[in-house]
Amino acid sequence: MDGKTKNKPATTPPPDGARPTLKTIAFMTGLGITTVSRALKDAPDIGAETKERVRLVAKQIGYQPNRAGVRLRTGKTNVISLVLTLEEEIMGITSPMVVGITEILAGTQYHLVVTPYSSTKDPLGPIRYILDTGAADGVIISRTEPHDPRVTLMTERHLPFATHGRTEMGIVHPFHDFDNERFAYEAVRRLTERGKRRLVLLEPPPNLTFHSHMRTGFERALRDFGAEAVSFHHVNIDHSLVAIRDAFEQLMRSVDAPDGIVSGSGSGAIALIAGIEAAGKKLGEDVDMVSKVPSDFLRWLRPEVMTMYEDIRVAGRELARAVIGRIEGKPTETLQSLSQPEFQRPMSKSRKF
Amino acid sequence: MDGKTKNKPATTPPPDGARPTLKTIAFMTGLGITTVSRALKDAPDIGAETKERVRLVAKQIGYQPNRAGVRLRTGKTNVISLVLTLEEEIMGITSPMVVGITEILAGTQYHLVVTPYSSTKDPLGPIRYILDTGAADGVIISRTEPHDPRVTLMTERHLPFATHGRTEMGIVHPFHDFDNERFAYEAVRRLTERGKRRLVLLEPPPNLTFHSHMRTGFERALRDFGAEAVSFHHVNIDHSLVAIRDAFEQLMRSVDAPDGIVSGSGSGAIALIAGIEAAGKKLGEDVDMVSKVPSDFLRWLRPEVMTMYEDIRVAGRELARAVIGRIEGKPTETLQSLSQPEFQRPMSKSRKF
DNA sequence: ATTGAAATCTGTAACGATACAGTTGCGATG
DNA sequence: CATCGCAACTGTATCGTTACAGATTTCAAT
Repeated sequence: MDGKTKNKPATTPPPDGARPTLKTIAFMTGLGITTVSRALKDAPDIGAETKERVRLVAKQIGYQPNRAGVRLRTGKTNVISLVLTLEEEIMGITSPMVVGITEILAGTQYHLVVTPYSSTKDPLGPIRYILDTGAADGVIISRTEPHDPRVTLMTERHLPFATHGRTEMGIVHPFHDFDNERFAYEAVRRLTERGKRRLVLLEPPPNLTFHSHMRTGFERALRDFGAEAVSFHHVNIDHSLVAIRDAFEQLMRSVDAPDGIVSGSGSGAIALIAGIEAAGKKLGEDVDMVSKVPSDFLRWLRPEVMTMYEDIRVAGRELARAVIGRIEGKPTETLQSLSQPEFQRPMSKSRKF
Repeated sequence: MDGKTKNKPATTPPPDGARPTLKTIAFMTGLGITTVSRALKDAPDIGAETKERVRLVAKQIGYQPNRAGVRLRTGKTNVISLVLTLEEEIMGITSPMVVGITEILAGTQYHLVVTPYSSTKDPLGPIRYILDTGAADGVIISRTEPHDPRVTLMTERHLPFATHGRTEMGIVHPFHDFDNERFAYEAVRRLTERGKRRLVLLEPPPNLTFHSHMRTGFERALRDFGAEAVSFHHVNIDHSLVAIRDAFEQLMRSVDAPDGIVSGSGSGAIALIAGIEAAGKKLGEDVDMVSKVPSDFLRWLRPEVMTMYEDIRVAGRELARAVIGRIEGKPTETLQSLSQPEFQRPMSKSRKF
């Protein structure tokens, strides 16, 4: 097949136990560095047999392109940045999100870099950093707002991204969201089916997009199922558990006490329960509750609560797929997804095994 | 101050709106690229006034060294890799860990890359990857074992690392650990103070180092406080909640039923509680429990449980400090820390605000 | 003056990869 | 037989940074 080793291909002997580079392969195959590079990316001007040979050698010696070399020359970082606020939800939305993302990235060349910021300060900070330093090929953000300046900025600057949650600016972009409207609607349905009529909603902070989604679903359901809202706007799921508990205890002690609750977060639900009990009322009797949850703790510890599961791990997977899709130029419509709430059967207290 | 612009310092005009590089600063200051580079790293052979000038310009134009350039030339990645198993604890140990680490890294040039692996497969996989590709300057691992091949490998290959948990191989290395022996000891003390005498331990999986720590503390306390152990080894905190619940229900139904429990994990505690109740017993009456917890859910939902708080966020901070310390060559003894369990006052059911 | 040493500054090469502009060989074309 | 086209391959320059081996200037000591 071969045999002729005449010319001097500008290659020096294989360095040693060092990491193989294109040069190593070039030396071993007797080809030029350029040829090897092009062969590995299946360029059209390289002979089929040569490509085969190069690929074989590359695999044999476990060649992996040097990320710094590629990045310096091409600007491609092979990094996806997950931008999160340091004050992330107590019930740990981050763990399953990270797991979901890495599950997808594991099959690719991408690494996941976590870039935190203090949400109380400048949310644009990390985005600017990434833009200025070219730190990532794509970005995943959460806590999306209807008019999100991060989305505007990344769009303007053509930085691929995907958002956890939707926006309302007429900008079409990749996202994954949980159908919070549907969640609230179905939650109210459950409560009214149990005869509850005076309902409260523990809502997301007003600046986030899913605040209005949840409210919309809640209010539509109130009309459809004939229930009324009990006002409870002083606190939201971003407040401390103590603040939520105290506010709710007060409400439960008042003449306005609701008989049904829709909780927009699992940790919020915990505080609400404490508030109910501090007021001397009983969950499941005086008042029923439906909560969105990211795990099944609540179901185990308080089976009286009806829970709707939001699978954050799946969200992580969808978001990772979405950014990568965007980077690869796939049509945006295919990079948007909405996951439906999964109503969970209450866990029976005593179950045979 | 200046005025003479005579020579041709091999610099071309400032590219444009592009990212500033050493070349940009060289052009602006009229110095050579090398000089600028050396000035910024405070090399001894650069004049004081020059350094000042260079630093000023660099700050003004917001110069940030190109990571790919540095990495290619020096091999320094400025990356810390957090290696975690995809099947990380359900109660989300990952979130606060990531937050803690990034809190420290935020003040440095380091980025955090999350490198996952399937613990059922090869735990050495990610380590080998990092070694082979030079993907990180330092590594943080968890689920440490007494004879941990990852520690051996990284030590041999001089890859800086810190472990969450200790080893027992005579290798001195940076770590952060929770004092699980003390936790179990104090837990037993609490239970015996309440008159409990027949105790079980829901232990960590036997392969992890803190398994023996916790057992040791447990057994020493049994002797010191005069209690006896009820055997419960079929399950450990790595098993599914369902498996734990079922096993514990069975135990609680048997004549061997314990009257006190030490739970090595918060999520395990949830399953144990379910088991107690499935057996028709009552927590706080028939049986008391002390659990290690990474958050304060349990305290909110089941105030009957006595909890000892393990601050994972602090662990993240300590581990980040430790790897960086190791990279910087600080003495190992200063990079080892042990955090003490914080006993939490039970949360009063009704508290004024 | 001559030498030398110290203090400052600088050009070149290299890290590994790729874009680009060739070069080579060879059969087909007129 | 000169020319062209095409397939297959290669050298050079470059990305931004730093190690290394000079350069240049100054000034004191001889």
